[in-house]
Amino acid sequence: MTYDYLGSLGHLALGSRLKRAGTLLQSATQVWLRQMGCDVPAGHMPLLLALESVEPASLGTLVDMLGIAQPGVSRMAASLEAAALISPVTGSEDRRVRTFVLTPEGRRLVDEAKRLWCPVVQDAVAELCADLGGSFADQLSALEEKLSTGLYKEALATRSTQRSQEYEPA
Amino acid sequence: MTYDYLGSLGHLALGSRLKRAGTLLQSATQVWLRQMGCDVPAGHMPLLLALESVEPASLGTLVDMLGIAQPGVSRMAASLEAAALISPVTGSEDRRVRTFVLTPEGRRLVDEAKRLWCPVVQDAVAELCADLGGSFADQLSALEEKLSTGLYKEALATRSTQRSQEYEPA
DNA sequence: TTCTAAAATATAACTAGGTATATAACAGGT
DNA sequence: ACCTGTTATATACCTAGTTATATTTTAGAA
Repeated sequence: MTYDYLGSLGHLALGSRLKRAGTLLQSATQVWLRQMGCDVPAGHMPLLLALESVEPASLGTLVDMLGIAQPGVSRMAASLEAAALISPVTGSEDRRVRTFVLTPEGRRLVDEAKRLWCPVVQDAVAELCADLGGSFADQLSALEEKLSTGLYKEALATRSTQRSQEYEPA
Repeated sequence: MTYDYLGSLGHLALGSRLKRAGTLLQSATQVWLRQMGCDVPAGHMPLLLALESVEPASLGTLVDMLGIAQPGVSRMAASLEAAALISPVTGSEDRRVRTFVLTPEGRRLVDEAKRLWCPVVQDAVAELCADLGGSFADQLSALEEKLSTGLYKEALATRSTQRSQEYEPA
């Protein structure tokens, strides 16, 4: 990137930039994790960590905790089940819900992650965000909160009605 | 999201959260744009805006300006060409490069975007980021810079060698 | 009791990006 | 004049998310 045109657009391309930054961060973490001998996708670790803290837990519970859309969590769970890191608990009273626990291997992996990998990633990302001025993670939280409450949609709508008086609408 | 577990992981899941926030922002913008009568994907607007500011421009130039990986730009260009918003210029001296200009419709769309849509999105996103404390966009720029220079990879590597002395490696 | 609405999950199809690789054209040395 | 390496673009396939919809099961009401 010789000249950051996307950056020069200011807030206009923020979505695209957030996404790109996120992807870069994830994939760098992924590469490193694999080097460390972990063949689980980095994006699946949060599910394992979440499950460990509340198991046994239904898929719906995990969806709530992770804030990822349900089909995404469904697929992640299927993939982790295929990898024998989590397993469904049978014999619940409501046969719609699928409840999971960690398998022994899953627990071993989580332990290893918590001991060896998480602290490293935590530190490295913290350093990455350190002198950005203010806590980037906090700002991101605030941003996510606003996005999830529909505040941005309102802002767009308000502005477009205002402007449609100045100019004719498309 | 009843309880933001992903957020509680701190910097650990930052990549995933950036991505999610970016996606939300983009899709909200997209929905609004369509309501305004624009059927071009929001993510393609930066290419059109970039092209307008430097046309005629090769695909490589656009790749540099947008900071998106070359195959992504290649696809975007193909799609915009199919929509007759940009068109390749023939008869260059180097037959490897594909040089594009805006078509009349493309120019009309860019004009409309600059007049009606960009200011609205700009304002709305700026408001969204307003009281996050410090300029979020600036912080994102700094983050992207660090990511692109491989600083994060180094940080991971450094920490993992340190820790492999404390614990045994995986 | 049976019909209907709601809930939990799964599946399909899409999106916007990515990496790895193939292809085509050029440039330089022998 | 021709290999050889390099550059510009295209293509194939992957990823992690999305929305929309289908399926199964439950719960409640007539």
